[in-house]
Amino acid sequence: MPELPEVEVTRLGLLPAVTGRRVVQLSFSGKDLRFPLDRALLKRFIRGGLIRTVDRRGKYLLFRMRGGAVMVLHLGMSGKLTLAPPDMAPADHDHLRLLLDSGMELRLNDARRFGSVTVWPPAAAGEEEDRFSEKMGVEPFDTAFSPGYLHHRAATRHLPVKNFLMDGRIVAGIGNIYANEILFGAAVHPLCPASSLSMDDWRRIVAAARHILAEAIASGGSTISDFLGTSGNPGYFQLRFAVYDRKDAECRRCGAAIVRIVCGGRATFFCSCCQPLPPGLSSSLPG
DNA sequence: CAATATACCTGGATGC
DNA sequence: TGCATCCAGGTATATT
Repeated sequence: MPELPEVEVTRLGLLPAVTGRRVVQLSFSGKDLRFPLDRALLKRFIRGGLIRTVDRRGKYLLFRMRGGAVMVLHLGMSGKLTLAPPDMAPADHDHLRLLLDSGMELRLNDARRFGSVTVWPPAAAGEEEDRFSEKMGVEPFDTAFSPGYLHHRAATRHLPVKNFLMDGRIVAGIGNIYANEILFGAAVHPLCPASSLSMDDWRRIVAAARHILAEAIASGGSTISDFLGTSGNPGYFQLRFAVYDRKDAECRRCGAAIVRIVCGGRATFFCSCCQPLPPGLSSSLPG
């Protein structure tokens, strides 16, 4: 379930195993992901190349090669990266495998194939990355993710604040789970029109987002050392969600029952006591 | 420009 | 047991 924390935990777990390693061989399942895999570019610029480091932008992982090429990987809904010994038979849905000079093989497993892998050739990587980054929202841990920025961007947006937070062009990396959790942490009802929030609301949202995402990363971090080698589970299951997937359970703060609604077509959870709708909205919205 | 709908694909859970 | 149905992390694109 890769949102920003899961992608970051994956990156942190991967880093010691791939930095400075050379990609000595590529293997393909034969199936494409969300977009066709560009095998020609992968063979030309990734095979034989040396992985300098791995960065993250939103939910994307950027494998930066010596020489300037970048392999841009997105895990989609079901994608997982694991390291396996090459003599272990590939699992179902292992669509791309990179054999490293360490002897280990990096495997992208993605049952639903909503993930993607693209390559920026060295000569175009700078320009490609500019274009890529410009259309993407700010990073939650960047100072640009501020109450003023959100208030400004939301001024003309009347959609529910939850959908606004999940818009990757506004802020990168927040998906359905963490949008729910952040709004609970900020005591903001998910259906509030984005344009209706006060600066103080945005202040609480910024603080809650940073706090919850950092906690999630730290919680995944506790099992970083073995999640790649064994189950593939990055450890986020240990998170104690406050509202997500807790319909009818007791709110940890006030004891009221957590409510589930559908908002923007996605399951949405909140505490009707801790996250009240502003007066005047309750009559116009479904309960 | 903003909002909504839809498409992509598979597997697990649930219901009959 | 089998089969149909619904639901799930995300995002690019098309349509109102």
